[in-house]
Amino acid sequence: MDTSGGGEETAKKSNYHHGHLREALLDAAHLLIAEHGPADFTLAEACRRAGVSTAAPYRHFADRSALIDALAARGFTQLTERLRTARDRHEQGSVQSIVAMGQTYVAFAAAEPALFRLMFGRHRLPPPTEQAMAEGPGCFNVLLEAVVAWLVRTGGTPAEQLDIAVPLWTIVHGTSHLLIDHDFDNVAPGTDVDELVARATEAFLAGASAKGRE
Amino acid sequence: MDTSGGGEETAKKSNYHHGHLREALLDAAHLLIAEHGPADFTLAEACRRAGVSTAAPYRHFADRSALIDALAARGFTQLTERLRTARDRHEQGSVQSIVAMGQTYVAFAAAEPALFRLMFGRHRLPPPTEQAMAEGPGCFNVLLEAVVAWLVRTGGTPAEQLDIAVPLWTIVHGTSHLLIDHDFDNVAPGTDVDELVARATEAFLAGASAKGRE
DNA sequence: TTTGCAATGTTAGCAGCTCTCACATATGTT
DNA sequence: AACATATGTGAGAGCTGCTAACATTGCAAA
Repeated sequence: MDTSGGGEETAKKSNYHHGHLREALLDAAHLLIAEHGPADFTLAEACRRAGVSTAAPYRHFADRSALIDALAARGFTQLTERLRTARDRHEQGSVQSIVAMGQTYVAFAAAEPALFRLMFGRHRLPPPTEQAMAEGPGCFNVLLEAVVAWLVRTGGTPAEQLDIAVPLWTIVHGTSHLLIDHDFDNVAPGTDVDELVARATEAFLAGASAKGRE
Repeated sequence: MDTSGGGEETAKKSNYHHGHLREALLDAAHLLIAEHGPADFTLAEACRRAGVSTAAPYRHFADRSALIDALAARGFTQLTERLRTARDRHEQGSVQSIVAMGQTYVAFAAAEPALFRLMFGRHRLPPPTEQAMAEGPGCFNVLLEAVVAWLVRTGGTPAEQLDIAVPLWTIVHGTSHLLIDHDFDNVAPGTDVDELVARATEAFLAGASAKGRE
């Protein structure tokens, strides 16, 4: 145990510089927001958990909301990934693949309600969320591709993709919000959201393709 | 102009007691939330606008979030009212009356986005929002009645009311959130939400009644 | 290796917020 | 007229986000 033989040397050399503070802060913030909701999340508490002073975050983020934006961006890449794998588990262009995406969307919101609200609830016009702006559409494109595949399969034209995809999005997005805000509880307590998404999606697609053929 | 002849006596007698502070605070809070969003709404600023000290609100509300709850309750009674008149402008049980309710729902969210988020975004389990809990279902019941009327008209049974009403709710609720959070902007910029609601509602109802008859 | 710079952390402190407590003032009831 | 109650004020504790000046470390050129 001479000067070079400290046991825990590899992990922490000085303890003054954290090393992975940016990621550590994001992780701490993620936990805190999951626990207490995004509104009363506190930057100071995240600092405490990361073991640094309350001034440290400003070396990595412009301000509190910049950290939150970064968190939202992480969420979008995660959601996009899950949507893609859910879709690709079923036959291309099938109703099932579209239903699976919707159920995955809602499941993500249910698992990470605070993160979900963060991602879609930025509602700040001046800065259109920079990175989240780049990620958001990527998320929607996964749905668009599936809808186009369904259209060519059922005799529609790719030009209708938005007419189909947007309503589908409203269904799963609305379901997600109503679920995580516990708005079903007072009105339709035992709601099975997977079944809800499946029925609503199937009914809408059936009605939409019937109208196209009439 | 003796002791009893002060000109503005009727309006303000002493200026120490406000008189309508509770309502004045709610109005000020409503304005502030509409301007700055619900998250960074400040009780202190509302006090400044109402012309009272920052300790005054605590004579009328337990704390900051109690004031917000009261605001949400006001919103629910307002929304319920509008839904009812929208519905009753069309023939009972008609698809049009249901579409009109959906459009009114979205229009309310568009006109009062912050209030809308408040009403449905309380997501606080411990106190189920007391008064808002009593108002929320009232709001949904207006839709339920219209759905039952539509069901008996199209050969369905009232037992299916939730299977129809809940998906319809998700459509308009999702549309509202996506609209006020500007999530359409990156993906489907010029979206006409009235048309969106009409198409989605009609397609879903067509698909749902077709499935019932098959 | 040494020296110097850029990156990253700390302490101290300002301004603002929520909420409490003791005190002041108005209202209305007996 | 006098008291009880409702409603307002002022001062202050304890928190927060954020800034500024200073400290420490890692890296790269001399």
